[in-house]
Amino acid sequence: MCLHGKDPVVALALILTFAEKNYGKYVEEVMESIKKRSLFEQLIATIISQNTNWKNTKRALHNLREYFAKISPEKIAKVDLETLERLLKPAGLYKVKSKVIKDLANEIIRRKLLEIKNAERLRNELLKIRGIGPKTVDVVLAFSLNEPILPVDTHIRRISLRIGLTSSRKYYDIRRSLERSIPSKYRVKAHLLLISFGRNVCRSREPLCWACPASKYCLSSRV
DNA sequence: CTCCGGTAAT
DNA sequence: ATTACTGGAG
Repeated sequence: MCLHGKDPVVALALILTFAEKNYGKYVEEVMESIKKRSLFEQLIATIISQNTNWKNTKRALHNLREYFAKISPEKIAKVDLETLERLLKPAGLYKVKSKVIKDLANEIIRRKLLEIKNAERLRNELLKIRGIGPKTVDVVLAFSLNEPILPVDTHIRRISLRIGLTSSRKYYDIRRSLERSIPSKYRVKAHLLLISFGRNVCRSREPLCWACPASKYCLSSRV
């Protein structure tokens, strides 16, 4: 219900339908490969991906797998920082990320974080580690612990703001707005679908509004 | 708001 | 040459 014909919830639904049709198959594959990861591996992958495109993230991950065979907190804790930095270089922000990943490995060993079953407790423990923020922790909880969360990345944030789904720019406000409109079982998939849509259509630079199914419901439409 | 940052797209 | 990338800290 909207007097001026701009309804963000309708826009969101149209976008998800469109994304399902166009990127659904790809997204299914991504979900499968992500769910094979261990919790620790998922954490590492998510940290590496921070503010970095997927191609470069995969390069750094490839370097890690090649060097360690199997990635574990013990191995990360032992390796020297310079080596870790060299392996992570292609992902950018490599000094920050190396330190975060090393701190994380140490804390996991010291405080036995991987034994925590309770999602809320794990969330709080992970958030204490410098370099792990709400987006990273939400991704891990959603993918590895099946929590009904819809993690908000830069693409999803952009889409939400453009269609006017939320007036607040704060992380948890945007997340709450999305979760109000998207049923819990569908949230992980919606997360990936929205990212694909944000990369391909609702792009940051030159959004393809002519190709967008929600353009007439969108506050920022250039069509 | 700025910084970290190599890489690819424009 | 500039901009953005599945962010987060100071």
